[in-house]
Amino acid sequence: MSNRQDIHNSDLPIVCRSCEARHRGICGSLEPDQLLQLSKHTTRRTLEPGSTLFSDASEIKNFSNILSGVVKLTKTLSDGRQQIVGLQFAPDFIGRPFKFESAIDAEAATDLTVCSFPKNVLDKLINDSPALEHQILKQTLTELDEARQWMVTLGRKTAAEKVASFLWLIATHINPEALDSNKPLSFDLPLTRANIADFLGLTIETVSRQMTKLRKENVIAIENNRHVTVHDLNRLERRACL
Amino acid sequence: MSNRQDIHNSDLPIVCRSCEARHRGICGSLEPDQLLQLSKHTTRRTLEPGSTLFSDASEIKNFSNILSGVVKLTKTLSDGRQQIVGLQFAPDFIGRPFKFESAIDAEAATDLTVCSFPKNVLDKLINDSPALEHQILKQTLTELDEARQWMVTLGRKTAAEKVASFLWLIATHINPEALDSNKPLSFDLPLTRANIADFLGLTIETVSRQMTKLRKENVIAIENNRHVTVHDLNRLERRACL
DNA sequence: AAGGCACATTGATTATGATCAACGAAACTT
DNA sequence: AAGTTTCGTTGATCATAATCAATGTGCCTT
Repeated sequence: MSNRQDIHNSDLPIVCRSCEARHRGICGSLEPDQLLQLSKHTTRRTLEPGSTLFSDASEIKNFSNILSGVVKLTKTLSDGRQQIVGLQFAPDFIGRPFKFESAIDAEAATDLTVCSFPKNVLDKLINDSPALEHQILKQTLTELDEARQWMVTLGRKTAAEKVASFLWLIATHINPEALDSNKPLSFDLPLTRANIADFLGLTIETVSRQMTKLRKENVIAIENNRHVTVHDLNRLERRACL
Repeated sequence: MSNRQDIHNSDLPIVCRSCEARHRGICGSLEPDQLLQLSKHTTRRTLEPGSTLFSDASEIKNFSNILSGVVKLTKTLSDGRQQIVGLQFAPDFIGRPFKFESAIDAEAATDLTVCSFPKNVLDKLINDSPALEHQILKQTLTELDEARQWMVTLGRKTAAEKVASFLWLIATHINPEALDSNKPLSFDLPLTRANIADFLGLTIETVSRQMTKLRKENVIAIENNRHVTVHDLNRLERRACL
């Protein structure tokens, strides 16, 4: 991975100049000319919560980088039971290289800004650029680590621990730069109670009861259902049994 | 991915000539001279059930290819609760590139044969060989797909569906070439009841009861606790709610 | 052959979280 | 302002799987 600090902004496509994905996302592995080539096919889009990026059992036409907001990846059984199998945050790459069809649904969980490009353009770029493929492999390995961590939560934790684990995950991912301090941490939940239930393998009612319990025990405060303040992240972490 | 059918066996290191990993595993992406270089550092080992390949929170010194047998990947909470987060079969690659420490335990579930090599040798080879990195990316993406599929099982399926899902997974993975026909399928379970419970997020007792139920309903037969015959794979698949 | 151990099964009871149901609050529509 | 819809909370009851306990089976060791 070479250092790109020295590349002057004027060498870069305008849309890329201040883009997060170029700093921490996959575009950071591209040379200016490759970035230019890709940028010719990109579209910056904003999506409403609930909008679909791609669906289970259908062709993936576009890949995307998340610029802001949260994407949920879900799987649905034939009888309607749902499980959220991943949450992705900026500047994550969204897509499934080397497969024609998706096996999951990818949907905006919040207001979302993405930079999208046709699958075939990226596929070609991957062939030309080992650095890009390296970057995608790194993200994929991280996602695999996270998926396995979540399997422990799903298989072996109690409802109380699951809800604490979820809040801890959001607290540490939604606004990473606000972290590190010992100050109280405040954020909006990117998911409805129904979504949280689908992420944790619980029902809405159980999620609600456990949130109430954490609130009454003063681990968190909740305003307007969505806005959460974590008074002590370490205390929450202990509840999550990480 | 180039075709290697035309490479004469005599060009290959002796240990690699009849190796599964060279056909379907990551070694298939290596040129003969790279294979030779790697083979100088490889050791073929056989391991007993329970032997450790690498452990959580410790340095990974060796990567391996599975030649025969099953490896289980587990995570353990501080209070001892365990979750199996993956099963790997021949000719899978076992390791975690680009990270110094492991976040999981990798352990032989059955008698195991592996081809092991030092991490740094492979790390170097990855740098020189985009084809190798491509192959590893492909396996990693497949593992991620499988992990997400299993998250649905852990989060949303009943105990009966979980046990059926497990049996279906083993039936279709342990001996892939025996598949495709409509004939009854027979195999030895690679896991004890305790392991199966840790894979499914259940207790030993619940696993046992559900196995008994499947046996009494004639979906499977069980001999000596470990040997299972699946009379009708489609019927099992329906029970698994895939 | 007797004893010990690991692994699995089966039964009785309990607890956790699901289900069913009612209600509350906020944001729409009209 | 009244009605509707969506989202969340709370309570009562039920069901599934966990826990506790006893027993069975095969395989060691001695």
